[in-house]
Amino acid sequence: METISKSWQVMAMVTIKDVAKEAGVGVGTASRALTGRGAVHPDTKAKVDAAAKKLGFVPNQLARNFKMRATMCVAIIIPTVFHPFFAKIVHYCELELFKLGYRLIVVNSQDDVGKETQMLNMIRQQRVDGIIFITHYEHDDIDPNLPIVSIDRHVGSGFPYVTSNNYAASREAVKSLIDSGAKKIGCVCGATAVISGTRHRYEAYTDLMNEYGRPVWLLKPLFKHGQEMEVMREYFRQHPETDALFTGSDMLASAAYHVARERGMRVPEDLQIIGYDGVLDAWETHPKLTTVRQDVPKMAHAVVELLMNRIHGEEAPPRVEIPAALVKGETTR
Amino acid sequence: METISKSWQVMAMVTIKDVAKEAGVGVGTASRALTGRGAVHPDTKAKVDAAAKKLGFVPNQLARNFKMRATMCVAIIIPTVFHPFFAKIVHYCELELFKLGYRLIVVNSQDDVGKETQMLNMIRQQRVDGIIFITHYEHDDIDPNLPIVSIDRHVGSGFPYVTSNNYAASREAVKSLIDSGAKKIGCVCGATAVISGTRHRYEAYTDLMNEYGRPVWLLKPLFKHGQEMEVMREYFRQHPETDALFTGSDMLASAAYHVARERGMRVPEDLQIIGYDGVLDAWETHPKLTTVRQDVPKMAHAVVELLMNRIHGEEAPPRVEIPAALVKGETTR
DNA sequence: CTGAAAGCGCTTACAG
DNA sequence: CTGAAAGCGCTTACAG
Repeated sequence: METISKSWQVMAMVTIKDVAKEAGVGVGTASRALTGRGAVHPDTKAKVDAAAKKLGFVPNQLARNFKMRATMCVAIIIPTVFHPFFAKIVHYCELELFKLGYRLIVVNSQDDVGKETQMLNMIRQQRVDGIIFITHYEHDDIDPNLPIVSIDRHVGSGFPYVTSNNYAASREAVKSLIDSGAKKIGCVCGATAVISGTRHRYEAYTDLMNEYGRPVWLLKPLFKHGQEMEVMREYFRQHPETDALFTGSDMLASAAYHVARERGMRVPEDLQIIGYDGVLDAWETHPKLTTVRQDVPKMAHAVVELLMNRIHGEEAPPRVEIPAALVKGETTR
Repeated sequence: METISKSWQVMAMVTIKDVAKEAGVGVGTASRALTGRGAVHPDTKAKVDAAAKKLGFVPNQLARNFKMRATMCVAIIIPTVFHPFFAKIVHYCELELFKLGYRLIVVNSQDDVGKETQMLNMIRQQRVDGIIFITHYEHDDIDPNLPIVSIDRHVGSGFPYVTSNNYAASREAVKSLIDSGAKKIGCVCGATAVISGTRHRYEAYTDLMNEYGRPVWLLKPLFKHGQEMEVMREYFRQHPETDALFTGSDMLASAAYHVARERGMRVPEDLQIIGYDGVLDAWETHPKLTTVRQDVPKMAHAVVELLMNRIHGEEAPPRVEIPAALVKGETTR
């Protein structure tokens, strides 16, 4: 570690000791008065507060953190924040956490399992109070006592997680395609190494196809953000006669729209598309995607609540489900 | 502050004192050996390292932070991370910072000047080592010694910032519209309260219109993310005969496309559109926008470098310009 | 309700 | 090159 300029540490050099002296009390009393923990006579508190104000006292959070063994920081590990779904998650988690006095540290794992492990370690050394961990991989070597929670994809050792009603919502989506008269329905859904709620999306599709005696045209590619177009091109190479498509994410759906155009297919006339997530609408993209919209604000609220339970050692449900709903856009009839 | 479970603090209860004892040296020596600062005999270092490994020693970062008066954390204040431009900035800043051993705390100000101030204070109390502050507002009460840097919009008191060549790039964009034969060229560009580089975007437009003796159809609305459609509807209410439009952001450009469709205009036949930022391409949106693409990875690199200069008290340029370039898409002829 | 004291786990002059 | 000691700024039992 190099020497660093202590620009704003310098200006805050008035300590609780100074406040105590100014107020004519002991540091312990000053501390109790300032933090509000422990009984203090109102008059004393008033004196201390006045002294603190007069001196412009700013408590040294670093000392507090050290003493209290807490940082009031939570980290979120995601593949990348430059993805609308994760950006939305991060946005709402940050809001929730801020209300509770916590800061959110964002870490992009770039969907790399090695980096995830490395980051998990770095973050633990930094002693954040909790972690929201969103991964596509298996991590069964993580201490199950750690205050970790997840969204959608549940990490190995059974950490609590928040998810949407993937199966039911996906079923509704695919059913709507059937009802619209679509004959050749396909599905593209990212594969995940972990047992993830997202698998229920294609399972709903598969079940429904079987129930209706339709062929199952399912592609479950392992891909990273940015490769959606290639994935969809591959799908259409396999099943060019598809007339309706259900995808595991809006990004895939959007790519499907583009590939359809490349192939001269009209949407929704020749090809209907339904995505999942419901995060592109805020970006004024075209066409308005028909999609299964997850309630990200509620999910963020729930995941933060779950994390707080773990941090404070309270009982927490292993799983919270937030309903998602099909939203009609311009890519279906 | 409530009691918190100390789940992973507990497991890391082996301190440097234990390591020193195990290695048969003083704590000071152990510290020097472990951190690599200060001379230590190779043999001693080996002993200490072995002891640390044997005991599974994990240095307590909180104690270090406290002692060193540094957190190895940088905060970024942005209107919202749920916006492609800011998300991209955050993504690349985080990557750069991570390489340097820093973590990035993300704070959404929601474009609220009051919240920005509040957050600035909270963040300072948390004693982050530096701040990347992106705002639309004036904050002239900030201590100029603080390690703050900015992107595009330079905050009040003359903090260093990174920007693109707004004027030249915008000029090129508008010029290309003129050259394409467009007759009625308009411009919509978000207003900002601060002296911001973004103003050069519409200034380039205005200058060019004047040079060519064209009318200036400029709208500079004050709006927040999510209101782009209303903004564009208002513009077209004022200038329905527009046949080419330059906007200050991709989000506005995208909204322009939608409003054009509402009005039955074909793009690019009836209306050409050029945006700014170049961040939507990664999202597979349609149509591929013609836009002035900023080099966000380079900008992030530069802004982090600028910040490190400030943190380490080194000389830093007041301003770094990263070239942006017009990228042809499907919304121009 | 209050003060004096101990201690959190490190790093860093300071002598040797 | 090394050890003993001081100290970073708080909080929290512990006696009063």
